[in-house]
Amino acid sequence: MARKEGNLPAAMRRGHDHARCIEEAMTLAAELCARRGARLTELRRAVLEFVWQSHAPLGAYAILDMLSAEGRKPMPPTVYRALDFLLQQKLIHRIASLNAYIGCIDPGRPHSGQHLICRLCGTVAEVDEEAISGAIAASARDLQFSVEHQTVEVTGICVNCVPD
Amino acid sequence: MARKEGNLPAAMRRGHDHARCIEEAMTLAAELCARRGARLTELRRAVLEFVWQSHAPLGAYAILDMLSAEGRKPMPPTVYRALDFLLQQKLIHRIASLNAYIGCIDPGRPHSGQHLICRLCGTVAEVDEEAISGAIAASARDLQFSVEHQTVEVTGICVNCVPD
DNA sequence: GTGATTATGTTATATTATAACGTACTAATT
DNA sequence: AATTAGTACGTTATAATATAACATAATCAC
Repeated sequence: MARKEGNLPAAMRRGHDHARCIEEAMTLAAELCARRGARLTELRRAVLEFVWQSHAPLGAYAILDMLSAEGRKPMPPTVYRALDFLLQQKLIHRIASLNAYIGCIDPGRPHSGQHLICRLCGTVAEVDEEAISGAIAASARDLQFSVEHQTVEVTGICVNCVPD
Repeated sequence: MARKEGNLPAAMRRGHDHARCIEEAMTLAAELCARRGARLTELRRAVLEFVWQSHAPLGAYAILDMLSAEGRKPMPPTVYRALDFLLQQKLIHRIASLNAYIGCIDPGRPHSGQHLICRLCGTVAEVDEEAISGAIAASARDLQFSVEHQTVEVTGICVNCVPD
């Protein structure tokens, strides 16, 4: 049976209330940073908010341009430092195959992050399937390989971009 | 029970006969290209052979330098075109998290390529676990996502680099 | 051998990312 | 509120990775 649209990740639900995605992400980020004693400065907040503007990942230089349009005129290191902070706090993920950054949908819980990337609309949906991470962990264990980080990036066509 | 060293992928067997890895890879590449009517030119052969010099992935500019040391003085597009050819023929994989390229251990059979990357020695071992690719396929199916390519890159420490 | 196709050469530049060093802000303590 | 230690940000320069666009050369099909 096909999964109902309501059960799809927000990224793949066309009409979802994205303002709410952003708001929840920002609130959660503020809480987590406060709890951790990490400083979510204005710059970092602004970068995180830009990253959350859509469910398509954003490149560092796109963020730079957005900040410039806002009046700040930061140079690349400024943006990369903000991104590094957000990565450390696990508030965003880097999509290696796109050299771009996307908001983490569940920054409170430790997880490896598996991403489905639509080649047509650019949307990236994050999932966290124990079946995937478990299979990777099992395979690594078998090879006596000590895992520190898993990158899973799946490219294809999302449900909104395939013809019915 | 721990897997015997003999069952590890060649990349992670310290004393393995790497000359044989190279030779087999080159022979197989020649066969596959011949069968497909693809032209494995001298340049492409040279690039593939450099990529196979070790089980650590090689960056495009490292390849460029190696070709230069050989007497050719190619420019970046030349190298990237050779890499593109080898990628198309599935003779190599690109490791997105390293911006580097590595020989495919089984170019004859279609597969997605899962890579274990040792952070210390740089060795990359390719595995092909149906449990992993199957779990990814199942998760995607559940989201009505049509998969075209899977990237699985696992970073950590390999058996040769952990203290006993 | 001629023309079509494919591969490579060449120049220039785009894109992504970091090193190194200086200044300013913040927080904790006097 | 001044001192100071630590953190964040500004600035300049450059490194590293990758591609666009067009010219020439090699190869293939006929």
